[in-house]
Amino acid sequence: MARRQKSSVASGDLDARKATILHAVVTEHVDTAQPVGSSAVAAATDLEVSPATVRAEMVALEREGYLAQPHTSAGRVPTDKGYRYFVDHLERGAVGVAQQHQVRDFFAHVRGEMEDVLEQTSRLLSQITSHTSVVVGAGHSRASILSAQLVNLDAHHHLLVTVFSDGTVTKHSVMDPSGASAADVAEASRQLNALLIGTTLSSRIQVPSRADDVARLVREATSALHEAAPTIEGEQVYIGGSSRVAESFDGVETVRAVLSILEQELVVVSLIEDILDADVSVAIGSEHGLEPLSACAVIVAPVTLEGEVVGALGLLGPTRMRYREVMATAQAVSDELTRHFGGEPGA
Amino acid sequence: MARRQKSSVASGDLDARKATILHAVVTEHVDTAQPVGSSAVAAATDLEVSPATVRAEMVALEREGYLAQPHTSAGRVPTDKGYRYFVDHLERGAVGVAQQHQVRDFFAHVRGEMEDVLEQTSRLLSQITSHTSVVVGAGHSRASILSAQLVNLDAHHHLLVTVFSDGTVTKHSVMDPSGASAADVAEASRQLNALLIGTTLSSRIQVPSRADDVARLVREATSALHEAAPTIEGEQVYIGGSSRVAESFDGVETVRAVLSILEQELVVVSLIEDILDADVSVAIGSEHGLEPLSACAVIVAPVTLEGEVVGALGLLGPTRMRYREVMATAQAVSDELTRHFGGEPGA
DNA sequence: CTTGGCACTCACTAGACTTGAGTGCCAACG
DNA sequence: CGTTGGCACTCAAGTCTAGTGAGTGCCAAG
Repeated sequence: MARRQKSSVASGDLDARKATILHAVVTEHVDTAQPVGSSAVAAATDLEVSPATVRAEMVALEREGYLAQPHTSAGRVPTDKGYRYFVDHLERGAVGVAQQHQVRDFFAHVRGEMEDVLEQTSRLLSQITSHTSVVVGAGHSRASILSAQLVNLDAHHHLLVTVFSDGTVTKHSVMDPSGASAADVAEASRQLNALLIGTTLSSRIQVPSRADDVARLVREATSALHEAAPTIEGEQVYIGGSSRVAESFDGVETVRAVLSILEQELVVVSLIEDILDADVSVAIGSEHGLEPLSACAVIVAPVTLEGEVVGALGLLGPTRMRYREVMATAQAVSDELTRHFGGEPGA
Repeated sequence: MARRQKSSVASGDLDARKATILHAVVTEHVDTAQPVGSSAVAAATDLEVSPATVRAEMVALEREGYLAQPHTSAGRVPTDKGYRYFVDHLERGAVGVAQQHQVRDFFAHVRGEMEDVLEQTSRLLSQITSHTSVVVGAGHSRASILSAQLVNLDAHHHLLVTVFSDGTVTKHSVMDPSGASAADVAEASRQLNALLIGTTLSSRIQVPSRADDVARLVREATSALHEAAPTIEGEQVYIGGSSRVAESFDGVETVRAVLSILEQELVVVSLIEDILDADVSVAIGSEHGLEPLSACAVIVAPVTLEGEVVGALGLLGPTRMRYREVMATAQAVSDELTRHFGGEPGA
């Protein structure tokens, strides 16, 4: 299933031996962080072939863009395209037993509102994978209002508290310079509730145009609500393990650039959503178009609720990453998360 | 006022010339990031004194622990104690006009709930100072409940929505496996409201012990609320500009360590609260006891509401920092924030 | 097509040398 | 007596010079 999402070019498949060699270069390089030489490949594979033969193949692989040489007399390093091929032809691995237990355990004991669960999930992810994790909770533009209530804070301030069908709760302060009576506030609250129930944030509301205190409060409150609509509809983002960025890259400048991207939640969200596909998928190096992240790979998995994508989780690390393990973890957590919310909707 | 908080030792004051020299070393070192030599100091001050004399003084300053030498043939660098003296004897500077405008402008236009304001403030702070910023919104253990409402989500899930006197709103899911009727939920909501209004999270509540659906819901809801009490009472933390950490330190390991600390919100909060005092104050190097932050200085300012400390803001940078400017900014933003919430309580 | 042989390349390391900023000490000076 | 210029000394950092070796590309023989 996860095969060849975004399969980059028509360059198609490599013959078996080239594929084996590429695979060996990638795994070896991921392990050692060093360029991989022909003899190391010959030793690592079961091809029973001499380094010279490997070299010939590597020249071909380099010509086709799967490998690169840092300098003439060094071994080879996978290019983004090389990683791409590797990932596309990766047999789906299972997550390690220890991690599997950790994930199960986590979801068996986690409690609380969806927001808390997502935040803790992001911690879990970065802890298991040693990479930075991103968990995105989808916006709720389609959610309808279940309840609206105006609560009196003090003489000149009220709070409009709104509950949505997806379990989100929002609040909006409503200023009241002239200080309406408690009875008026209560009446406004009743009217707001009646007015807003069943509507969505994009619905047009018919507000009373009368000049009395009650009508004024109702108008103020609905306008506060709709003014804030863009923010409310926005996705929540939880980022875990940003310190891992410092471990993944050695150039301070790269670290800074990546952290800087992570600070821009909108960018992160759209990055994840761009990559997001039906199944686990991966963006490697420059594939995602964010140039400061060109040394990164991002692994994304959706979180679904009743068949609909309601969120996503992402793992961000260096292109030199243990794709099999990380992808398996992403898949496992995504599944558990889906199950968790599936069995406990609205939580 | 900001003078000599935590004044470290009885070693007292330095004579005027030593103070001038120390000052020169600090400012010069902050500028250049290099050890400062005697001739540079002689040139930078108006002491009209030869490098040799400066050297003699520097030897004394080193003996007393204010300066250190990275190696024999290098200039001097301030120690934590040196920075401490510098900060304690810093005449309070005003914030630059440009920044002042930026701050004013920000608070003139910022809108929304306190949480949003605090978060944006942390962005503002890190943008102005080029350092990582922390904004802490105090917990609200003393806040009383203004309204409690049970909202029906679906057949087996309800949501307890609680509004506190400080304007906080919380939600707690309440499971209902047996599926109470809409009327029962409404009745439970009424009872919860009556039961909880005026109480605080630490209040003991007399819950009905009857076995009917309504009583069961009330029990479930109150227990959900009180179980989550520790979380709710906790402070909110907003961290801005964590990418600045990568700019401030060149060792990747230091960056990692600092980021790692920043991820632990509890640690950050207690750090800030430990440092927090009536006025702007500073913790330099090892003063705050967090060994991974020994290369950092933290500048803290309180945010007050009606005389009470309701939050704090902090700026975290390398000990080699422009204390005057950063402290002035912290003070300015703290003042504006206090004024902002003072004029707009509950928002 | 594969392979061993071989010359070649070039990053990396280590040592030797140089440079220069900065020091500590000291004798002389006002 | 504090201050100062002189001076020998120190030592990090830069430059240069091999030397090393992993790894390559090429080629002729199997």
